[in-house]
Amino acid sequence: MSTPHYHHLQQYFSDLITSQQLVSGSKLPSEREIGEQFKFTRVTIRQALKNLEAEGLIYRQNRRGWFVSPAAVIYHPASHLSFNLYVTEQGFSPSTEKLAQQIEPANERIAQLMNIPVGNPVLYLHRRRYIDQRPVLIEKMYINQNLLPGIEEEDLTESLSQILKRKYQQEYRDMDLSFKSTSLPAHAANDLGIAAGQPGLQIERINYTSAKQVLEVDYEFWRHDAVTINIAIRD
Amino acid sequence: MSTPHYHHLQQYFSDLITSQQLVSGSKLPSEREIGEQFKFTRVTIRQALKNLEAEGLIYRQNRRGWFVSPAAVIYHPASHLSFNLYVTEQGFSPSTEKLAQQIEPANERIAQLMNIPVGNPVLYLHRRRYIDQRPVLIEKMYINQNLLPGIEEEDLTESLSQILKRKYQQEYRDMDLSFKSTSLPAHAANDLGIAAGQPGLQIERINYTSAKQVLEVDYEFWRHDAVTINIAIRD
DNA sequence: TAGTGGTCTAGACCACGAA
DNA sequence: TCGTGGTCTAGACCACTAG
Repeated sequence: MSTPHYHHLQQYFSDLITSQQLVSGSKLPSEREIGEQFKFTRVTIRQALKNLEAEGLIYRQNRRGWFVSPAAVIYHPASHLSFNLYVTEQGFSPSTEKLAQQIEPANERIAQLMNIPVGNPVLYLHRRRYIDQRPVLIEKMYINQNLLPGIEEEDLTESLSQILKRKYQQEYRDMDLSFKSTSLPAHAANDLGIAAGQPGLQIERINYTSAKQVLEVDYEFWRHDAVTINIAIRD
Repeated sequence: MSTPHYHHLQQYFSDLITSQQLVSGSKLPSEREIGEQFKFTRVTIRQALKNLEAEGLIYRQNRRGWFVSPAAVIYHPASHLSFNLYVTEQGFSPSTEKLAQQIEPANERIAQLMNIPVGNPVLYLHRRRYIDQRPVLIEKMYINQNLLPGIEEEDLTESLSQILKRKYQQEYRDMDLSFKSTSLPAHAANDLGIAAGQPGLQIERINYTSAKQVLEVDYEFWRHDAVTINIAIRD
């Protein structure tokens, strides 16, 4: 068994995709159909498909089938561009859906960061963001409402940075970022409509005001194939 | 089938690890042993183990077995600390192995970045880096030898930033970073002694001199469970 | 040489999505 | 209702590692 069977399959689909014979968003044949064509069992087929998924070439949506992944969007946190803006600039079509919004007591980490007592109210916002109709990102944010009174009355599917600018004359400035490549937690995988345990990218982002106060703490859960992160460090 | 069997297994080992009954580096029972104990087939066992691997809790090395992953090291690129330094500071033990070193003609991308003709010689350096004896990172670097004459005579398992400082009175300054969560390419997986197709983190790093010349272009391939990246953005 | 994970077969039933 | 992927059984042989 010099090269395993799934490797040939992988190569076959990989070639179809890179040569654009299978284009972004198109559906692959079903696992059983592929099995008939190549005379392999589903176990072998699935091994190949999962490897292609790990490479970021294809993805699956629930029980609907396997699809060719669109190109990854480039996220450039230091540019302070909003999701809507940078996705649009790169030729994709963004959208945002609000899944939950509520006032919550701050947990220990949030309280410490925002320098408020544990249990004090913060605004919790839970959103799902799409690129070209594909859900790619779950966002859970904790917003310091002391600094942004009345923000809960705004349309929170909008870009937060725009609301900040318009209503509060504030802008994103300093931030602390933390990235980890790991599988998506069950809640995020669920919200994205994918099986638990898929690889993903987790980001914690802490946004500060110009006065170094914590404006907002953001947890992002990305499909791993949907994003590349670019950062320029200039001392 | 409300909750699948592998989920219980996953939970079982996850609990053992977080409660430290299984500590970092220790070996799990073999797949067949686990199967006997829980009366599942290997397919189910492996599903659970692969999910735990995706979470970063365990890893496998060749055909030796499954092991509990050590804590991830925190990589803080903007700090300009060397690998040896930040790994040591976090209580781990780093080491470096040189896999290859040679003068190579620059490819298009490298030539363009370094502002030299395609085909001009650059120094190629290929290293494997370990944390606590575990290979975690493959590094492929292209070094601008015009800016660093004689660098090929140095001991290139050493920290490059130290060589820069000592021999050339240079320091790392500006850099461009690009991160992508994707599976490790075959060559990198091979060098790390793991099966191809494992999730990983790929980094491209371009290091500039204070005069904005490209000193070095670096491709890093990390085990996904070995690292967390932290960056502070200060305008 | 014995034991490990890596690959693979040939089935089966289930849960969800689309029509 | 039918087709899809999701889960699972009960085996088998191979390739590599360790002793």
